[in-house]
Parts: sequence; C-alpha cells; structure tokens
Amino acid sequence: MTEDTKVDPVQACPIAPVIDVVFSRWTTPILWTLNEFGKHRFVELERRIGVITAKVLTQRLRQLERDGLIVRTYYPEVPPRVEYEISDLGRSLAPLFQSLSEWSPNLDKVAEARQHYDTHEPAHRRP
Amino acid sequence: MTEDTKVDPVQACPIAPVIDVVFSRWTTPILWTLNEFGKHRFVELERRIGVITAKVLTQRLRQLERDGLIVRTYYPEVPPRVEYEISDLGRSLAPLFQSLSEWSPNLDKVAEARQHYDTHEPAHRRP
DNA sequence: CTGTATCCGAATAGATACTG
DNA sequence: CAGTATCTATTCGGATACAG
Repeated sequence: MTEDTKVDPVQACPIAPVIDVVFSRWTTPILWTLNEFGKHRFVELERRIGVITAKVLTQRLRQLERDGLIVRTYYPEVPPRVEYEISDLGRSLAPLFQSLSEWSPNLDKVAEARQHYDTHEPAHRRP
Repeated sequence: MTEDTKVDPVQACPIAPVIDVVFSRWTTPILWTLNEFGKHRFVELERRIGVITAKVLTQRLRQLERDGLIVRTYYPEVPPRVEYEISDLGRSLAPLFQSLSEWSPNLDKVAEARQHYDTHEPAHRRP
C-alpha cells in the first residue's frame, strides 16, 4: 500500500455491499424473524420487533421487498390483510444467520474489553 | 404471536447485537482490511478505504479498539507512528467474513429484483 | 388493519482548519 | 503523521394525524 491513488470501494472491501443490503438498520430483525418464524402480518412484525414505528417498518419492508429478500402478499379483504414471508433468496441467508449466532457468545468478551478500556486509562496510549 | 405485549429486543432478534458491534457503519471495511492484509498505519487505512474522512475513521477505530476487536500501538517517534492490527477476538470473525463473501454472488439477484420491482409496477400490489 | 403524509428533533457524516 | 476541534449539511427516526 504505497500508491497515492485511492481504491475502489468495492475492491477495498467486497463484503461491504452485502452488509448494506442485508444488515442495514432494522433489516436484521425483520429478516431473522421471517426466516425463523415464517409468515407474519404487519402488526405481528410490529409487535414482535418491539420498538420500531410503523413508518420505519414500512420503509424497511418495501426495501426488502424491492431487493427480493421478502415477499409481500396483499389480500383485499375487509379489514385488509397483508402477509410478509421470506423469499428463496432470503432463505439463502440462513448460513449467514448461523455464523452470526455462533459468534454471539463472543459479545461477552466485547463487554469485558469495554469495561477494561473504560476503567483503565493508560496515559501512554495517546500521542 | 397472539399476545399484546412487546418482546424484549434481544429476545426478538439475538443476532442484532452482533451486527451492532461488528457491522455498524464503516467498521466492516476496517475489520476486513486489517484481517485480510494485516497491520496498517492510519494513512494507509484512510487511503485503502477510500472515501472515509479522518474524523470518522478515528471515531470508528476508537470504537473498535474499545470493543477489543483491534489493537492500537503507538510509537513515540518523530513523526509519530501508529499501527492498527486485528486482535484475537477480531480474528475470530473470520468465519463470518467467509460466510459473507460466500453470499456475495447473490448480490446479482438483488440487482435483478430491484430492476424488476422498478420497471414492473403491478397495480394489484398495493391496498 | 395497513398503511401514507407531514413536521420536527436527534444523530451522522463531511468540510475545513489547526496541533503536537 | 496522526489526529482534534468546529461548524454545517444531510440523513434518519419518532410523533402525530389521517385514509382506504
């Protein structure tokens, strides 16, 4: 790395685009829930995820639908009913979810590291 | 899912905290680069990642250092030198990076899905 | 029920200038 | 070189009201 030229973002980190598509804000619980527990209606998702507002949930659902990761089905009844489910493409994320949940025990170490960083304050660390 | 009570966020999606720690904005290219290519100085990271500003890069490096995912070493020379490298904990993310890069070919399907969604506009889809 | 529309405040990132 | 300090622009989410 001695050149002065900057690197193409995708070249610089090939996995970043995956993160953008799959794990941008709020999409993780949506995809995980639909993958884990199957079809959900709008209010069911809203309740299960807990703190999300309807507006934001709608935005994220549209985005995921557009990206082909979930399927939206509208039933023109009264009252209207909509069901969201994971698509085949979305289902292909399963190994990724698996890797993530396998790593999650390490969060304890992260918590420890934070504790250590916040309590100890070595003077020699900064310039 | 018939109760009216909202679910605890962590219960609702156990992998979300991992995303927050490891794949929040800008941390992906930093961790990936350090894991893939070893030690980097500040400017080297800045150039390799490309579009990030020094301020934001500093913020993210501090965060990752605090979380124990990278190690910062300061050499009090003139001019000063700082080296960042992945920690053992950070290295444990390797399988995760692997899963992510294995999924990345599917980004083509995402692009197709977007194309389809944007061109076709079926009227029966919305309430 | 499943959204949309609007307004507003908070959080984030970028630009720029400056320091040890 | 490796940052910090400010200021500003933009984005994002929350609250509210309302519609089909």
